[in-house]
Amino acid sequence: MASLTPIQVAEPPEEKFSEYLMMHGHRHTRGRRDLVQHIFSYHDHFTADDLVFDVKQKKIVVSRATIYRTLELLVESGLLRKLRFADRDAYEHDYGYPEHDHLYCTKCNKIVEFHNEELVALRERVSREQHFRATAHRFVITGLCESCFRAKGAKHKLDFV
Amino acid sequence: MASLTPIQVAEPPEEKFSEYLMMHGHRHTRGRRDLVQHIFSYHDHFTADDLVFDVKQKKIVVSRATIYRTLELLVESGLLRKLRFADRDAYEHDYGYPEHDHLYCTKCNKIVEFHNEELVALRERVSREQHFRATAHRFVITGLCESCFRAKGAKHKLDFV
DNA sequence: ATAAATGCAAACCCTTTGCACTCGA
DNA sequence: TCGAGTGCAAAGGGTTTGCATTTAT
Repeated sequence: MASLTPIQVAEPPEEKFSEYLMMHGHRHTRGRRDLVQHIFSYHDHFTADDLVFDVKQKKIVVSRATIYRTLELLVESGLLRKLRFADRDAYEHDYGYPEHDHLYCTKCNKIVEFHNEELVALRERVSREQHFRATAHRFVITGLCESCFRAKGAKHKLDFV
Repeated sequence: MASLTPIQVAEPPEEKFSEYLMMHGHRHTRGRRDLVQHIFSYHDHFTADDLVFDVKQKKIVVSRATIYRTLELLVESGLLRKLRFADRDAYEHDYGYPEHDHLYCTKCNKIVEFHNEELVALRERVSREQHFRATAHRFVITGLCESCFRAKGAKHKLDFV
């Protein structure tokens, strides 16, 4: 999330999640608390598997199942956004960050974010032309980041876009 | 592919595939021939599973494994483009069709194509700003097509973008 | 003839789920 | 207390693969 400035938010994500849980009759458990805290203190984009790894490192006790289940709640509550890169689901902070799109380096898998006003306008224009009610979009520019381009070793084959 | 006009191409896809196979020391088998012919005579966007179904209908003999393997060759040879919608891989004709992007209806799963020059320019501009060497992009506008919007029954939950 | 292609079924990989146990409210 | 949450391990679902057999060249 390095390249974009966080939005000012009224309350920390942990608190927002608490509220969400309460509102929906869910319990505020140890695992959920630890996960949210971890996710919002460290992570940029990450996968469920990254969390499994991190959690082991940090000796946080939560099973893989709970991780998946908590991720779902975090998406529902608007704290995280679920994306898809390469061949698995990835998550990023949604709460407290502005709308943005991504550049994806196929060599080092780095994800860079950017925001572009024109894109939003373009999306609206295209939708209107096509009589389509847009609710979301996904724009990913795939290629090589500067350092990978310079390094230019074996070219990575782009599987799908 | 209905909404975009095909590009004039020098040779039919079947022939282009033949060349590709030959160039790479691959054999021109019955299954491959039948699949390519089928794909380029009928299909719009489709999944591997769609092919499995079609093939059964048409009494073409090719196993699921061969379908997957042939699809890979078709992507390598530039005849098809592999995309990802919802939770599975989808393919579309690449050879003989102009660059384009997609609108995706989350209710009826319809895929509509569109081409927008500005988007290409925007991609270049953003890439330059970010010192990124773009090789491809993916832009999907998600929402409801006109008829699904009118029908407006149960709202489909957008899982991920 | 012989290396490549095929078909089958098993393996894979990420993700989801059934169920008995645990724990938060 | 007692229903929601958890962990485990098994199931799911799309895709890939090992291997014996078939086939194109």
